[in-house]
Amino acid sequence: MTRSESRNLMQRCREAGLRLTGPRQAILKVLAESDDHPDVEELHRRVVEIEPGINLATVYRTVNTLAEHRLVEKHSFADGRARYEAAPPTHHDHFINVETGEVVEFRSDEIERLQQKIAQEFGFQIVSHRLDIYVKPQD
Amino acid sequence: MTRSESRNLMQRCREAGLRLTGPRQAILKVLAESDDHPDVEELHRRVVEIEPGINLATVYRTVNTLAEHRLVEKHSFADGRARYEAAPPTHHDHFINVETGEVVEFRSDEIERLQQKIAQEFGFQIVSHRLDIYVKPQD
DNA sequence: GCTTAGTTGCAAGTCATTTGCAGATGGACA
DNA sequence: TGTCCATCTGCAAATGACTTGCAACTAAGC
Repeated sequence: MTRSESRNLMQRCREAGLRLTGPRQAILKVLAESDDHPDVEELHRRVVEIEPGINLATVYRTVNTLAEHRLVEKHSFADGRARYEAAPPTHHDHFINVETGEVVEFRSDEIERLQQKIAQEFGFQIVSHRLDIYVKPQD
Repeated sequence: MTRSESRNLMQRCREAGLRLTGPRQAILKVLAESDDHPDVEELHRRVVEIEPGINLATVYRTVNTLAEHRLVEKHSFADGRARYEAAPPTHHDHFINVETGEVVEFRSDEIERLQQKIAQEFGFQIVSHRLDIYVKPQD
């Protein structure tokens, strides 16, 4: 993510009525600059590098608040802890490389469309979804 | 699930080299007879009804062992605890009704095929996947 | 500048799940 | 049918991710 997207995050934060405190700015900066999917400990590590003394609990609280306001997305892959990314402008799904833990984003309009169609057949409307595909390199 | 599927579970358990102890039989029976997606506490509740005195830790250990041997499937939906079902003969995905918590199974060969295709384009082969669609009733 | 509701640090608390250990028990084999 | 021992189990204590109570702090509207 670029600096402009960081500004955008701060902007949206303010619009959501959230106070832009020191810790919060540091956390937003880290989120904006991360293009991976860090967990809370990792976020905290990166945040403390920018601005020491920020508590882990603060990162937990902030990331929850941001998720409530849809400024970040929370993922839970198969490793037991939650991972975060700045809310992407357009929805995508994830490949998780089981050998390396690496996460790769992808998007398929075709799959999205099929989901809609099937949900409809069941009499449901989709609130949200997650598609995680655990993969390994081709032999 | 029917009685014959319970027998099948015991059969497969034995083939996997697992000992068919009392507690384990009770747990297998409950799993075979459940057609929902109970969490460990709920499994434990049902197991204790058949055979009192079985410890919660035993249920945890047993479902883990069964999952390792692919005799049950472990799901983690958005409610914080793991839920289990006897390994289905054929893979399916889940609708989760966000208003009731109810889980409905579905399957789309078309989606499965698309996943294969996309993974291939990325140079991956699929190890497993999960597609959870959070839904509500149509307005 | 003053005020105050939103934030924070810290430490203690939850809650699902795991684990150490000593005693029990399937089931292979004699 | 009895013996043996690796696998299991119950119990209680530990873990690990995450949350929360509380008193002190601070952004931002006035």
